[in-house]
Amino acid sequence: MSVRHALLALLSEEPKFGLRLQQEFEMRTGEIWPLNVGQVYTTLQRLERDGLVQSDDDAGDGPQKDFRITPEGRRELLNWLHTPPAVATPPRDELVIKVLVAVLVPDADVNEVIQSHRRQLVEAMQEYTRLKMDGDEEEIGLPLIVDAELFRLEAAVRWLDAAEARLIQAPEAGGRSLFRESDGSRRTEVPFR
Amino acid sequence: MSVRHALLALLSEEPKFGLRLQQEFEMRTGEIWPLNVGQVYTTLQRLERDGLVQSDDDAGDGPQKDFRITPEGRRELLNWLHTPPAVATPPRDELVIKVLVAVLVPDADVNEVIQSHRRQLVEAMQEYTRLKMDGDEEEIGLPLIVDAELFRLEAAVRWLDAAEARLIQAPEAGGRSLFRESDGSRRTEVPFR
DNA sequence: ACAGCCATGTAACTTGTTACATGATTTT
DNA sequence: AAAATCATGTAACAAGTTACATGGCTGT
Repeated sequence: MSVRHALLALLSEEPKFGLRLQQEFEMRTGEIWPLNVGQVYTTLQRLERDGLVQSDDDAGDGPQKDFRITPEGRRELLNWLHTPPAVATPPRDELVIKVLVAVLVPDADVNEVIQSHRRQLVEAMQEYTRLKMDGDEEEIGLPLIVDAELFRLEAAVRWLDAAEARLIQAPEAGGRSLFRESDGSRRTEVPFR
Repeated sequence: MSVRHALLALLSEEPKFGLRLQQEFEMRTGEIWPLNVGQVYTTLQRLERDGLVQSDDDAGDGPQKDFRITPEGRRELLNWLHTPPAVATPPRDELVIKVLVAVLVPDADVNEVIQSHRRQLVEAMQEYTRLKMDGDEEEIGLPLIVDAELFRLEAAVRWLDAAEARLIQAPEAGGRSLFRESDGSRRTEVPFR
């Protein structure tokens, strides 16, 4: 539901056409959250179907087809803004499932799974930290998104460490050794935000 | 892709039928990640379509229809396990988008959005902490999932705080500060409000 | 007989996603 | 005129999700 409402929000300023919506969305998020143009059009269709936007058919000035938000759309947008996030049944976390599956499947090397993912996450964090450095000082949107990614990645890394600790403490029944001896380099310091 | 592979993993132990898969999945995650039975069957169909599982048609013992994993399925499962998470283009974070939208839309109260979400998140954290207390000591799956949720929620809260701080520092540019034009020529300036 | 669980399945839908096609306009 | 860019759109799919239908078996 994110793209839908993001487009609604952009339309709440003034009527805009598809390509412009995509450009404005990517202007703020593009380096991190690219948005396929096609999706803008499909989403606009669905928004119109639901009566949240209307296409301006008069369109004197060009090949662009402006969409404007309806009162219903405005209502929906504000309503969404104040609706608490779906905290009841959180989305299934792929990384968590992967680790659980790795514990379950005998052929899998849990430690390898944990470490390789950890490495990937830390690398990503470093990249975002770099991205943060040479970012536009004026811009406020991108830094916020980068921060969000950094926090998210850091949480994932910390969870992996916690999971590792738990799994060492309670090794799987069946006598199969989950972990090879650790090489000291494993615990890379998490770059600080 | 999480459910698909979770079911594959459960099937890698031995052939099982749909309902049992659902029960085993929920046994480890149910309180946090419930799984609709229907989805098990649709997912099984798709897995069979893709040649990753096969249904046992002999079925002497009852109304249950066992599925067994194919060699292809095993390959796919192990492959998935060692594939790094999609770190390139992270999923769009709804909470982040909400805050950005709240900054953009004049009618919205950014602070209210931040605070109400923060409250919700903290409440959820408390609930998970409680859930952690009276959990089964033996069980290893659920504590890991609860941990993951706690880390995730904590990261979100921290991000909200960071966002709040940033927004205080760069206050009240009326959404325009978020907005960078690609070329100013086409766009008619929007009169504020 | 009837209630209730076991077990399977399907139809219909959502959002997200991409590859591709099609014109129109502008640039070279 | 050819190439590039602007702009819209569509077809087709994935994964997830749920409401509902169906039939068999079991206990009372």
